[in-house]
Amino acid sequence: MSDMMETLRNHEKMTPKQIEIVKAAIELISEKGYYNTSTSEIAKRAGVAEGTIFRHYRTKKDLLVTIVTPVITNFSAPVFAKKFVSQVFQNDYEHFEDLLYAFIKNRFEFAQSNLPLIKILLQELAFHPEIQTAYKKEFGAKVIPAFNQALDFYKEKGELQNLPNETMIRMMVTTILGFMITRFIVQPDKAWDDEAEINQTIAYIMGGVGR
Amino acid sequence: MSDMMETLRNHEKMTPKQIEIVKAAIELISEKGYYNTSTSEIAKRAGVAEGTIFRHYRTKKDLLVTIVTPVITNFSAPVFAKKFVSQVFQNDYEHFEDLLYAFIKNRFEFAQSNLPLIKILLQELAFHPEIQTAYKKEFGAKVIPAFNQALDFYKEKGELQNLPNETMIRMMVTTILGFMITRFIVQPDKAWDDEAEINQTIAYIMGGVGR
DNA sequence: TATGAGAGTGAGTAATCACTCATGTAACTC
DNA sequence: GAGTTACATGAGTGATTACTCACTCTCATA
Repeated sequence: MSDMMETLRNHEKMTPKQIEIVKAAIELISEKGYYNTSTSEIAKRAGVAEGTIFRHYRTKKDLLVTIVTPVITNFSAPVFAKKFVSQVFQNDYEHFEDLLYAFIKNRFEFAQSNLPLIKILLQELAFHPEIQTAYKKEFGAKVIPAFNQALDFYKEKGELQNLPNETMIRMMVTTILGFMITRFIVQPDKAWDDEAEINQTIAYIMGGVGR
Repeated sequence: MSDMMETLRNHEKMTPKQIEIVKAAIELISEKGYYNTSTSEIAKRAGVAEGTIFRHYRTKKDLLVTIVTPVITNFSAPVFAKKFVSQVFQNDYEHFEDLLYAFIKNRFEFAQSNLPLIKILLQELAFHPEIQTAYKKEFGAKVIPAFNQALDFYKEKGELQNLPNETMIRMMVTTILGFMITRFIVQPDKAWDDEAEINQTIAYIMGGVGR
């Protein structure tokens, strides 16, 4: 794990043992799933007594949510930060394609260096309402508005078709996620030419939404 | 559940109680997931003694696999049956778009009437190697070859770009699955205009792969 | 009517689970 | 060096789990 995640970086108040717990939990849960990973296993891998886990996290689910929630923010937010949005309007990306490229590249690299966490997020999203709530909140409050702004901008420039933003977002997100899931989860061992695939993905999207 | 599934239809040898067990298992597992559903719960919902489950299925996982495996076949195979393939070459679908429409429509309706089973398949695919194996076998043996045939056919007709089939298949499957997952799982309660969405999906795909 | 087979039962079992708590220890404060 | 605080421990607990097994019931066949 090259990127040891905000969970660990942000809270500098974390005990060394606590860090080991989170590391072990990420490894085990991403490999075997939440329900197949017992707290005793996590403790063993972390080199810690089982009770120590519950000193830091009230419940096992609390541990999961603490681990997963920041991923949602970090996976969806940064590109939509002020810096990124202003780059769009300062014409740093002349064409929508350029924006797309920067976006996909950025998220691709993030996914690559946070694979175990992304896996956990995808796998457990279905079963834990707490995670779903966090996801919907993040997506509705940040991703959608920023997307809307950018789409409207390039629509006016005449680069995009006049489809509903919602439809466009769904198709773009679907295509990008689909590529990454295939790349990292379904066929991670294939000999991928990432740069070429990214460009093909962009061409595919532009064919579908551009004019 | 309008479509009570091959599992139930095929094996007419099934006991009434066994049918109840499978029904209860499908309901519960699709709602709460495999690991959150206990055999005692399934027995209770089915109106059956817990021991009865194990008279018919050696283990709990055996029950899951028996339920899920046929879905894989039924979700991917029928459209690629001889009838469908021959329709392609008899020019029943003059344009690739027409084929796409028939395909999406067909699979859309299948998903709609087998939602709980599809949910189980999607959710549990990640955790059970037995299911993964069945899936890869089915996909590699039937879906890919049939797709290749059809794509080559319409490529020669000059209707498709000269992208690698593999890439095209990935993008199309991704787009179609993404639409269905959004439609049935992420936002099932939205007021969807299905016919319009299907047509937009087709237009999006054609923009990306057509010429 | 006796026999045997298959379906169904439900109390029982060993294992495992998440979580608790009394105790221990180290470091810092006054 | 007494007191306080925070971190850490691991044996222990009650609940739950998947699965077993000795048994009953039903019914077709001999």
